[in-house]
Amino acid sequence: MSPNIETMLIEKGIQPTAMRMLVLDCLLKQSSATPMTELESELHPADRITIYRTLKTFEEKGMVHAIDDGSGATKYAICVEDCSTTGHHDLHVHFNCNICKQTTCLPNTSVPELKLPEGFVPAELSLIVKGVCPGCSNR
Amino acid sequence: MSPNIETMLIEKGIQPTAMRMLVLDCLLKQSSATPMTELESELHPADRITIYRTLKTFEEKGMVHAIDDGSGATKYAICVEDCSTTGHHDLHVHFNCNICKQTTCLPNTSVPELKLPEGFVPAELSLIVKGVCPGCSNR
DNA sequence: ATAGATAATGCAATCCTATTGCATGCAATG
DNA sequence: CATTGCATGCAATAGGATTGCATTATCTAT
Ligand SMILES: [Mn+2]
Ligand SMILES: [Mn+2]
Ligand SMILES: [Zn+2]
Ligand SMILES: [Zn+2]
Repeated sequence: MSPNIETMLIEKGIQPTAMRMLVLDCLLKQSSATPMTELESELHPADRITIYRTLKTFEEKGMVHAIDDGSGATKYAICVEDCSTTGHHDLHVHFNCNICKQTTCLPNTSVPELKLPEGFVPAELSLIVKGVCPGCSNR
Repeated sequence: MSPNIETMLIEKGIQPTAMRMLVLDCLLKQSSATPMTELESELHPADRITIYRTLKTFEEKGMVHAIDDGSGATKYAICVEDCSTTGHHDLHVHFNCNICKQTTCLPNTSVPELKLPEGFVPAELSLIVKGVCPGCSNR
């Protein structure tokens, strides 16, 4: 486990318990957004509920963001910018592959401006693109 | 009930049963995307599962589209264009009000072009804007 | 119109994810 | 070391989505 895992937690104001370090370490190793079930099996036999609450805490503290890609299970990914308990500032596009079902953060794909009809005041938005990912289109 | 309900169903290749006409009629009267629970209470004591399967059929046949606005319950809205069993062609922005929780189709809000990273092949997308709707911002 | 074939409906049961309650464990603080 | 507050485990629940199966309605071809 990377030695700075503990530091990362402390910097976000999260008490670095063993469980939390394990979850963070696991999340850092993922190449795509991760559902609870994945963490459960990777961290077996860690308690499911503890993982659940750890993710809630992480989200609250700006360590991860939750993604609802329509698969039915919420997925989580490490925040890339300076998110904190104040709010998340890393709103970006997410890509969900129809073949491998993986959901990838696209932090460099800017979300375009929208011209909403009169009266609609936007606050935040979620943009999920579905299609085929590089890994799946190359074979 | 509008007399052309039956025609609408037939045109989409859906057998116009009593139940389906009721569901379609109810959907047509809605001013925002409708969750199962809403249909259940409006059509009470109609069977929940039958409504569920009716919506599945409608979606399959291009009569309605399903919207996952993150509320936990899928919402449904009448398709505005010539959708069919071939596919849905009315991809548009959906607005979810943080106050009244209603989800509105914005068929006239065009979804801008996206520059995805190399290798990502887009097929469809879901764009949910959250904020305050006209009804809620006016008071 | 009638009989067989096909599709729709009702009700029960189940699968899954998300969420809460409560008792216990642990760790920082003074 | 005692106090106190947060973290953890396990049980239980909530709620939406989905399936199985027997019954009923509808359609199609005599
Ligand atoms: Mn992301
Ligand atoms: Mn819509
Ligand atoms: Zn893929
Ligand atoms: Zn509103």
